[in-house]
Amino acid sequence: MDVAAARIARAIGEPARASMLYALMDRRARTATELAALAGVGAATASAHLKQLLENGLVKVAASGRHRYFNLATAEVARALEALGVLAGSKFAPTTPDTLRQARTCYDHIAGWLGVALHDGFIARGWLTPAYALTAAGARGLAAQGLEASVLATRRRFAFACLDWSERRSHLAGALGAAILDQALAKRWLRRDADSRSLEITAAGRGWLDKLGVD
Amino acid sequence: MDVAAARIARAIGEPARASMLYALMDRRARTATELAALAGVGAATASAHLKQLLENGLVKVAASGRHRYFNLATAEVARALEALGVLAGSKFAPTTPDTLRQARTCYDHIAGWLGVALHDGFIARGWLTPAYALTAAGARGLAAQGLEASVLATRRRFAFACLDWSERRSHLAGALGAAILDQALAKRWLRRDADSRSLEITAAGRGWLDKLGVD
DNA sequence: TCCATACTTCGATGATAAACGAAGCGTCAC
DNA sequence: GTGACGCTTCGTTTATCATCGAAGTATGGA
Repeated sequence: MDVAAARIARAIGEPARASMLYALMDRRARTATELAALAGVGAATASAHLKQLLENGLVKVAASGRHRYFNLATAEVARALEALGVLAGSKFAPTTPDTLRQARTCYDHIAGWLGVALHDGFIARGWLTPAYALTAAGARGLAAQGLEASVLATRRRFAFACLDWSERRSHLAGALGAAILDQALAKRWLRRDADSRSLEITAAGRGWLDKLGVD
Repeated sequence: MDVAAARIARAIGEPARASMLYALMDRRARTATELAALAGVGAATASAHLKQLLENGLVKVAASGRHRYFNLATAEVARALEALGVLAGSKFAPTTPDTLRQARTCYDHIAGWLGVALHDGFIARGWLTPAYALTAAGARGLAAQGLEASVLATRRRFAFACLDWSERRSHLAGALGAAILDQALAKRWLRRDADSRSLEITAAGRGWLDKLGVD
């Protein structure tokens, strides 16, 4: 176990490979050449690195013509990178793009400044208990914005905290977090950026957030 | 960000250092000599490794007489190690020792087969909601085995799921998980192995589990 | 058909760092 | 005190691996 984990950590722990992996955190696929440029190494070197990342199950590849598109292999890889980023970030991590810092998706829910604000707001106004159970007031509040509690009664974990790497605080994950993102997209309160995890807050979205007391 | 994270991953990604870190996952402090033996290296080498782990904020140290007791620096370190362990475990790690698979500590709560069984049992019999809030039935059930809800009312998060790397399912973490482990040790239902994270289920512990319907 | 592009493999070079023995420094026990 | 123990520092050796250039394979376009 420990030695297997060391293999993984070692694969991540080389600057060029780490650059590639963190560049892929937005879940957009890149070609080997793009990743080589991002990492600041030659094509031959990049090829060797990518081979190693593949062998360790950190990335997957899709061949398309003479290009090979690489991406993170699983959500768990992203999670491990996040966890490492949190450790590293306590010292560094100065420059997350503002658009990403403000609002973005994390898996299937809202992260970034907006995600943290929603999380804190829900708890501050007593919609969620500190153990992330829905209160009666919370059920009313969600219903008022069109989310019936019955919709949320899935087999999935209702709500829990997910550590935000740019804000370094918790945002809302689970069935509730996913439902909120779904609805915000459906009602056009938020709009997905075409090719990143960024979320844009629309004019209608501003109204939504005002009503929630989030600013 | 990426390069800083690479530093951290690199620090973890050396077999001797990884052995030390994963040995500390049970949050029991060890001396440099103990860690050297666990990692299978000499004292001088271990000292260099521990220095590096300190410099990267992965472990902390408490000097006591001529001993230096090392431990993981923060809960975030443990989380990152778990996340890496999940990656390592999903492909490799076929051979987790049975004693570890059955019952072990994870941070401050019970993991392994037993931890998962307790988690599932609590939810199945309605002691916990799927959002990990304690029900009235749960409060009664815990009181019946000597855990008053008042004891659990700390500022700490009450209960949440923690992904188990050997079972690859959730076990109970949080104030509740910690209280259960504390009590099981105090009542000698479980016994800590002298030099691993293993937990041994005692004869009295069998009775406890029978009463809980866990088998 | 022929060339450009995307990528990989091979071989050589160089830098990094893990390992240990020996020596040094504190601390505890007697 | 004196010696044993725990740990660190120093210096040396050795092995690993990141890097690149050059050559090779495959695909796409002209």
